[in-house]
Amino acid sequence: MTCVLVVDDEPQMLRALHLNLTARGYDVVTAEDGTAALNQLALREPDVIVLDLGLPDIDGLDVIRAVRTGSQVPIVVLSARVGSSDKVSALDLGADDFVTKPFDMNELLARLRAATRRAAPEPVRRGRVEFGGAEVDLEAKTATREGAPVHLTPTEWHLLELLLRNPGKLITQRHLLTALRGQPDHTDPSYLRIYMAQLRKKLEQEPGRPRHLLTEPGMGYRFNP
Amino acid sequence: MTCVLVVDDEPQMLRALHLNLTARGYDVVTAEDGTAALNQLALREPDVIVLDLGLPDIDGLDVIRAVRTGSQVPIVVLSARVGSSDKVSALDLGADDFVTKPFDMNELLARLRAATRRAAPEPVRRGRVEFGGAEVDLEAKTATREGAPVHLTPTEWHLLELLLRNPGKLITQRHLLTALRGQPDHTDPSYLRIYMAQLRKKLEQEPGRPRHLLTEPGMGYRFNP
DNA sequence: CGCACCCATCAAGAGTTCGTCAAGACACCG
DNA sequence: CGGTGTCTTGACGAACTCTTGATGGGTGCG
Repeated sequence: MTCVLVVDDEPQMLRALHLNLTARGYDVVTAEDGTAALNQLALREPDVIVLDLGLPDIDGLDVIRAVRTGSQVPIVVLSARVGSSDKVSALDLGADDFVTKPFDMNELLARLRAATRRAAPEPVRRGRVEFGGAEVDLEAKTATREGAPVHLTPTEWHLLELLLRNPGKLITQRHLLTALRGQPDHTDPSYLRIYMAQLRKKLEQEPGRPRHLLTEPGMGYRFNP
Repeated sequence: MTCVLVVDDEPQMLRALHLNLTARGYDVVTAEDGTAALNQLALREPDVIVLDLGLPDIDGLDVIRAVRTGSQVPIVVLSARVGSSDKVSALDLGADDFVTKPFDMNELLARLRAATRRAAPEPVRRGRVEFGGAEVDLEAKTATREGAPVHLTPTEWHLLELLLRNPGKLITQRHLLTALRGQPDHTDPSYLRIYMAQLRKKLEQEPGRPRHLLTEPGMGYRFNP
């Protein structure tokens, strides 16, 4: 099911969009400000974002910038600002479309379809990954090392999945933390270290010298296939 | 150079678009009806199409259908029809965007940039940059020189990103310092030199004679692609 | 030629982050 | 109620990064 993240500070608008999108078969996630939007982005990885530019905490353009630094998810901007300069800025910052309020719901839905259709060739997300002497099946939730079955806890699975689904890509510790817990508990990288250590102990051949679950000091972690 | 095919039956509109697009560095091809458009499409393989729906010979929607049977080239529809049903039809038939006349030229240009950007090859869209013998992926935070992986520290990444995201543009020392640290407390350029030296040592072929990470004495630094 | 200026490079201490061990808190289940 | 497994927090040595100072090379100017 297509997941759409709707960001708008007006509860009324949020409700209307939620209603229409849900009726159309979308899986809808909402956020009322930029901070919540970025958190939801890390938590749910939506397939498309509907973004109002007038947010209470962060400027909409900065939200676009922030999203684009870590994701290529399509963004459809929804705004009451009619000036062309806002449109140009938003589109040049990486937004995919711009709809001015008031808008026709059918048009918005069509634009959403166009945006998701373009992004359709998603990065192939295989469920099976093999590295070192370990074999992981993300869908069956099974893992083995040297043929022997390995048991992983829910949190370990969550963390492992985030890394394995983005092979070679660095994942920020902030990103990992917001995904594991609901909020980035400002100072808790030690939390991640524990689970990375667990994963390495269970999956790496030399947990002391990891070859696939790598640390990028000061930034985050990376899965090296 | 980006090639854009403009399809419109009004000579005046064609001229206006031709003028503006050429001035923006586009390679412009024009067609006054659907038949000519499809011919041009086969001949030139444009990078993006600007299509008016009101054509004398073929209905605009049919043109979209025809284009989409053989090509994925982005289509930006330009139309005087304001009804939402036309927009929905056009978008669902495979158009990428819909602009109603009268339109703002800057907005159209921004939408064209957005359309071409999406269709750009994956590496470019993903923030991959290549220069000298080095290859940098700003999103995955990976870098290689002569194929060998290179490790960069957070500050090095930050500095490199500032330079690479503004190719050819000079970046002031002050600007770099305020970005790296919170404040230009001590406008000490020696701080920058250390990190520029690091980047050059890691990425340039001849760190002593940088060809891409250049110094502008007394001003700042510049990335030369 | 000496001087001032800016830049590049080397070296070393300070500061931060990482990996590991250990122990308490919590929920689930027999 | 006790046992098991999981989550969460704190502490400490080790590794890494940041930051500063000092030295040397090049250029323009009096």
